[in-house]
Amino acid sequence: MGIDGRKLKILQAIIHNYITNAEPVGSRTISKKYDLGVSPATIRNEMSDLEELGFLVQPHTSAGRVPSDRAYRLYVDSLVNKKRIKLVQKRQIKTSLVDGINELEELIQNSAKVLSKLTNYTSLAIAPQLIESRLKHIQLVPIDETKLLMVLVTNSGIVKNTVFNIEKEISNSQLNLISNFLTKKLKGHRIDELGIELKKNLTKEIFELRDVIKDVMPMINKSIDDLEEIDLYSDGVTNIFNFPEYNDITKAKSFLSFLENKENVIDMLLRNKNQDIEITIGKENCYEEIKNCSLITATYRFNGKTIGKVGVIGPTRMAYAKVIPVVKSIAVNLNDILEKHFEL
Amino acid sequence: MGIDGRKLKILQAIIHNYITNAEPVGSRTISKKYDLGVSPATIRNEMSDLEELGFLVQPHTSAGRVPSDRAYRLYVDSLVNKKRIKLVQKRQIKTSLVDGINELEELIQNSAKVLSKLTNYTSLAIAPQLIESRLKHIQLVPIDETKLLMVLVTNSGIVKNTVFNIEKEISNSQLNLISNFLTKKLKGHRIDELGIELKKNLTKEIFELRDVIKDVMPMINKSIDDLEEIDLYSDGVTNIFNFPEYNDITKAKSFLSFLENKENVIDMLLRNKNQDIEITIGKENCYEEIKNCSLITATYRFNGKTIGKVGVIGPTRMAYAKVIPVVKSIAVNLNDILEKHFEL
DNA sequence: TATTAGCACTCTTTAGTATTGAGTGCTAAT
DNA sequence: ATTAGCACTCAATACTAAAGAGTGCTAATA
Repeated sequence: MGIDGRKLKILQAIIHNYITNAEPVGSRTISKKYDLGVSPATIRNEMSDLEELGFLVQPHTSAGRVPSDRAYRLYVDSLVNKKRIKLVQKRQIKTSLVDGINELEELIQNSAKVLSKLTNYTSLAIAPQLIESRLKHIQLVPIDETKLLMVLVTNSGIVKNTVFNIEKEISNSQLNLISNFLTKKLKGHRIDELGIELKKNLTKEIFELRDVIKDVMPMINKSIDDLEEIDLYSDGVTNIFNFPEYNDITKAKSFLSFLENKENVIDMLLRNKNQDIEITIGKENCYEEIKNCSLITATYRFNGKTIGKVGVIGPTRMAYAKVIPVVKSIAVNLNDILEKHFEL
Repeated sequence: MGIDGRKLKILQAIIHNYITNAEPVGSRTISKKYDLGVSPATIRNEMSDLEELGFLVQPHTSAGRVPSDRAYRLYVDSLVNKKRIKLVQKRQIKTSLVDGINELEELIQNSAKVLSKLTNYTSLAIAPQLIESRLKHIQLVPIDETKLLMVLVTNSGIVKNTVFNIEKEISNSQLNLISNFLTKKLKGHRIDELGIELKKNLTKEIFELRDVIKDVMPMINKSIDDLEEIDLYSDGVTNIFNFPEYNDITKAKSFLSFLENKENVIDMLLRNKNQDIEITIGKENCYEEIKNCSLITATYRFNGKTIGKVGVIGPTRMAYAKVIPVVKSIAVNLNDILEKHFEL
């Protein structure tokens, strides 16, 4: 028993109906609302088949049927490359993303905001990771007698501060000298190789500077460790309450607690790195707390390299057809903006 | 009819019982559990009086009684200066606050974490506002041909970055010159007066620098505006689900939505600036969404000036006696840490 | 052979009713 | 002034009946 055209149409109708109404769908409803030209009885037979094939689930004998994760998967796969975004939304995204935004982190945070506004789901975004990007400028700034601020600027326009302690005060002019020296030597190198590079260069340098740099070096290494910390933004977290499947307080709590745990969320977002857009449905998710959720993520890139993710999370009964193009569009726009504004 | 010693004792017993059990308290319960040496009937009479006086409320005729906001107020006022913190907790706070913390913002964020961990309520903290602090160092760092990073370091050790656009490229050495010039001229001035100060000084300076500084000036002003944005941290947001009063999904949603609105939360925290510790009970709160919540906040200071707030929010039925000393202690420790580590 | 009308059957949902029990307020006795 | 006793109130709980949505099967139909 395969899944012929009619079965597919019925399945799609059921999915559509369930996504909009959140209630099990019966044969009569399909027959009346969707013009398939067959009687409820026929649809019933087909539905029975679809259940046997694993695409539908019955909450109980006398209820209608509900799409399974597998049904959503089929539905989504048939959808991914088709849907285009509404022109209005497209324009809206383009203008609202950069509206009043100057810094990269703000841009990402704002992306999350726009995403949740447009979709009415909870949105997530991780800020550019700079581990793969290259150093552009390094500057040491005095804070007080025992504290130094190191500012790193990367080629992707990301700025990172690290404060660290020093043993003896270093004069302003000396700091500038060191800054210039470090910038000259380390510019263009990958952030995660700065430590090695620094060691390599150090041996050849004049004593005067060498002494001071020796003090600073372990700090630079520590600072680089700090860089690996990933910033996570979310928005529209309370949107989850809009969905009847989360009227159950324990479910809502479980979902929100999961989101509160930054590490898990980041891990979830980074699990697959390669696809432009990825959709994880229900049990496909690795974390128990969100096995009744779907996740739609897109990657944004810079110079062809993945540097971050944006996405939307909500019940498996998600408005995929509406959300997918929005997420896609946000990512595309982010790529454009990064290209234009953050490297010339 | 006043509120004599016995009435007070009964009221306290009721409050205590209600705080721990979250259920209306009856006369029999008080008579049995609290050794007041009187019969339930007597207690009933007293309770009736206490209700008339506005300290108790009856959900319905055949239920026990529940403390009113006014009762909590009385209770809290009698409490504030008495309760001492447990030694264990005190030590715990002291060590855990600075554990692995280098930057000021981390410190505040961590304070929120410790606070929610110790109290099991939702904690809030606002990071030091630097509007009142004074400039220590200013440094311009190149990002690319059209972008400049301005780093401000204040006397309270706060670092603030602002990225802005420039029209024509400025050389590295020129940037250092400008940075030095700006630092020299503006050091020690209040952050919110930098703009005026800059204007004053500018007229007297040599032409060469003046030209470039003119370009930079509007940016500095803009950057200063940015400084006024207040960072808010929260932790243990989902703790609210631990309280039966938030089993109602609409109440939980209302609470969480309120917390999602950063501006309102900040406004709430900043409403009273002067007290060391402040407790706002139920309807005393200005925002509708939290009129059944209590808020306990403390101020932390630096050089005698209020620079931030930490606090806890939860149902009016809050474990005041437990929470107040913890909040207090966190603030005291913050003061100490700031004193020690961020200015010598 | 595929479709469909008809109908019995299942199981949740809703409404209605009775019962229970916690707690009060009043009265009369101490 | 205190308290035992008791009638009364009202939410919470349990139980029952009825309604309704939807299915699956059978037999009739095109």
